[in-house]
Amino acid sequence: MPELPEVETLRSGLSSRIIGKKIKDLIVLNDNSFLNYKKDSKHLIGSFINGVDRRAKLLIIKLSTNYNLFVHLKMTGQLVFVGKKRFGAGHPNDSFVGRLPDKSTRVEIIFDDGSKLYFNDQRKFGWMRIIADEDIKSFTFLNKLGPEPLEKEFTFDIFKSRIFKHPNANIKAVLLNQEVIAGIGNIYADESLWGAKIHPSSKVGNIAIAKLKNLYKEIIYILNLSIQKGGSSNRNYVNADGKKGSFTEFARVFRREKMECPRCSTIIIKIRVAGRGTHICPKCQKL
DNA sequence: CACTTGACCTGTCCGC
DNA sequence: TGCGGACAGGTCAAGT
Repeated sequence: MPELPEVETLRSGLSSRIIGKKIKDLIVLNDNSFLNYKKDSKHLIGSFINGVDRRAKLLIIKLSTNYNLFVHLKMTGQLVFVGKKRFGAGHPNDSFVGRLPDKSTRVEIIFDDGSKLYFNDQRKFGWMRIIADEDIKSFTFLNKLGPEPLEKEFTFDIFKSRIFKHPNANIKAVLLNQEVIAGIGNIYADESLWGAKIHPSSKVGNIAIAKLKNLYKEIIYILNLSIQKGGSSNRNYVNADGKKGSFTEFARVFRREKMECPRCSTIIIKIRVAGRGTHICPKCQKL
């Protein structure tokens, strides 16, 4: 699902629902969805949830045992909390509109009050694993990540110097590279490039500084806007309540091929850049 | 080394 | 309606 705004929405939703709860049991329905769980589940079962953090697109659930549950949702992962009280599908007081587990459920975490956290993942790319506090700093995935774009330390100078390390790559590939900036994915790459009027295939070294400045501003603007809207609503993404966000209604190019550019009314087209489906206005975004 | 492409999986959609 | 192929919000390994 999930890029930075979706994972952030999920993080805040989970925070208010699971912090303080005690984990009673673990059911793993697909072995590869929870790495080393047979060895590590003892650090999970019986522990309390102390906090829910995020780094890039990775969720870090802090346990009272000095261990952490790492969750990466990749393309289709969902974490859905279902409270102990059920009112029936569609009831406004029911947290989840569907019935779980379903055939995409890979892991169930059961709390001692009877509530549950379901890890659903249609394509099985996502993963959960337990990492000890002292091993976090040597965890390769975290080590390599670039800066968080919504932190105030992320200045334009930092942005510029980091992307200029890849002068011959196209700008979209660089935005998607988590080692350069953390958290941007296919939706927000397309949206921010449209906002800055930059063609996604532009070589980084060929882009005017004024346009890069606009891109920097667009990235921050669009990520904040999406968080405000509760993330996107495409395909598999749902929040901690199993509900969709509304950002995609505000998207200006993403999945809007054959529709009009909101800026100049030219028909938006879909191309392929960096191996990904890419949406552009051919008039606003020229090479 | 810098950069690009393919593989990982399951499900859905589109054209014939 | 059935079938084949392309494609889906990410990341890593293998390729050029």
